[in-house]
Amino acid sequence: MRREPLSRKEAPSVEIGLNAAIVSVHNDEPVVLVVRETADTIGATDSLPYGPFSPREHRTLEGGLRAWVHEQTGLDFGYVEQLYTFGDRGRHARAEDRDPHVVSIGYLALTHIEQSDDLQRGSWHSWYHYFPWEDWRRSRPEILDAEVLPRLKVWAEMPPLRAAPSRPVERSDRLRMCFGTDGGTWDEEKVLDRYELLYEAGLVDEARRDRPEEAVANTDGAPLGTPMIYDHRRILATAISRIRAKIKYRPVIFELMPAEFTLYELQKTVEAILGPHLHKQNFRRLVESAGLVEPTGQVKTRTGGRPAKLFRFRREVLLERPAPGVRVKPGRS
Amino acid sequence: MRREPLSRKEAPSVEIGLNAAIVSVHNDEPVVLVVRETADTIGATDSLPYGPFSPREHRTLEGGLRAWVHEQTGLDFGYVEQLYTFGDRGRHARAEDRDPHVVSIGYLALTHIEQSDDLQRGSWHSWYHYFPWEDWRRSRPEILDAEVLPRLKVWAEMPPLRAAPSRPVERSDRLRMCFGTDGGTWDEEKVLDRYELLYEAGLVDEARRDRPEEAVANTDGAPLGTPMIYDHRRILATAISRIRAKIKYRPVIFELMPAEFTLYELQKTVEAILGPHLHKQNFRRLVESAGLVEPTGQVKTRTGGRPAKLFRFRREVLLERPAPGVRVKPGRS
DNA sequence: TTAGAAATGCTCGTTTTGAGCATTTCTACA
DNA sequence: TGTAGAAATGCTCAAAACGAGCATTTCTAA
Repeated sequence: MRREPLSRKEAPSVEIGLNAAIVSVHNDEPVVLVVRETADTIGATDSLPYGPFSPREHRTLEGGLRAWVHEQTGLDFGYVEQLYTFGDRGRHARAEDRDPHVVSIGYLALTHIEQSDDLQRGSWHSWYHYFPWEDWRRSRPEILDAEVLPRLKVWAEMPPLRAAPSRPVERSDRLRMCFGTDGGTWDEEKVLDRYELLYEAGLVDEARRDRPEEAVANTDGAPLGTPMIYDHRRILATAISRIRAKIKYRPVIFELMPAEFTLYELQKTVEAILGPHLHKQNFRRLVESAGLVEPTGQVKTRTGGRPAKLFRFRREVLLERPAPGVRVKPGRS
Repeated sequence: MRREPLSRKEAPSVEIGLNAAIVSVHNDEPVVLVVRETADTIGATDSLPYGPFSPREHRTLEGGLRAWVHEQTGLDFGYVEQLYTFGDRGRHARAEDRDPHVVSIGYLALTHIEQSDDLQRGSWHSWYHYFPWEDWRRSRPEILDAEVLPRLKVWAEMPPLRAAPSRPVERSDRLRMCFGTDGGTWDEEKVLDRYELLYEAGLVDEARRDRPEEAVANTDGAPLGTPMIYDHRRILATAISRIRAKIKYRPVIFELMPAEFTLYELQKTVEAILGPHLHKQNFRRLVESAGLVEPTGQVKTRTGGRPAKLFRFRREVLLERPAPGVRVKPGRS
């Protein structure tokens, strides 16, 4: 085989962007670390911490990410995992869309913040600013029936712009799958799928920015949610999907907790991530019988009622069980 | 904010390699598509189909991957998903380890092959050639107690070469977590973790190739499994981990099946992927009650016994359930 | 004809899960 | 100094899911 696939002359110049969705929970609110940029073509100013990967300076991708985040916000985080590498041309809108092409690698980082913690730059925003249709904390979000679904239904009725041989799934079926219309169920993990559908339907600002030439449907009415620069909102959607899935089979929720906590505080944190639908007594049974926590012997008073026992994460559970996590069932009311 | 993170002058030159672990099941054997290269420094010749991403030619990363695979093997596959982007310097050993640095994106593709299908180039190899310690089809693989574990235990006793402040987990704990020693359980999904541990312990050829300068432990004895060029064996390990996890909550197993099949054929395919430990009647109950399949009305004779009803995949299940898959419990005997 | 091999149908005890009632023990305030 | 209210915690119970195995049906091959 005489192939030389990585040879010098064929090698095209590509830039790699490292992007971090840094998630925390603050006063039972899921938040993400956002920095402000100069506005892009649609006026989006919010961005995730990011920067280019430079193999000269960074030994690993993750090392580069940590360096950029530290430089831009002063934050050092602990837990991090890679999410996805996005490479479609056109989804990384730059004023000048020329080579080199930018490929962006998204990461999810989790951290616990105290009231007193201070950032050099950047600020924590509720992730529901960017995805208001995901906010089921009080009840079914109003924007869903008032805005999102009516406009998506209009889109679903329209014939596809391009004939799509590789996508045999009907628009209405995708709508049902993502948003649980027509008796489907709302799956809290499908954050990315929903965002992608809204993007395709032209209902988020980023779609109008990336495809100004196309007659994007549904341009009437305000775009949904707060936009971000480049493909950062897509990366955030990926991050939310990932963490919502992952806390069910890995004990990552404890990355968001202080060293000691009550079971109700733990539950509130899980609910901040997943949406609130947990039965208190069953949640307690779940985490205790799974061996995820152990009592410290201390109690916390001033809870508004009977004092609560304090617990800590039991690290040994990692050795005992193949997939320890808060095994809440997906998609319940 | 005056930052210009993706500006021209900072932008380092990076190559992106696209790599495909193309998996199928052939005669109840899990196989991967392998092409032969000229030998690298350790004599490894096996490689996954791969090639560089060229934004000039490929509109998307996935498109580039399909183009390279087609060019190198003649194969066009259907289902594909991105696995991970690997970027550590030194794990992509080239004779000349200079800039530009290579970042490799691994993909998992699934395809069904018939006896008659022919490849232009490349061939299907059992994935157990590369990971003999994962082969639990007959019984616990002999190589585990004869080779792998004894040598890993020697490694676990040794003090770490570098002080590892960021890794508080003991070597013996990691061994137990990955290989289920000392009463731990064997988790069939931890293929990548096991490979990484063996790499770190210097028991696979790739480790000796990438770190020849380091006094790699356990250099006595043959290296374990068949090596691959670059980091391709790591990508394959990631692929196996991913598919073993994924068939439990997504109906991807049907990507490996013909249009019509018997339930036992389906079970055999699942067992080829996961390892054989399924109760036949319960498996049937599982897939039928989950609505994953529907009878075609036909039967298949010449099964060696009573004729078996033929089934097909019920696509509608995607609309009905949030996480349809062969929900087999992980880690059983 | 009959043994052997699968496919299929069904049962049954155990575990897990969803839901709710009841009791304990704080704080705040009349 | 009671007492209402709010949580925390303990416990029960029925339904659903799960693991295991027995029994029956219906082919093929000798």
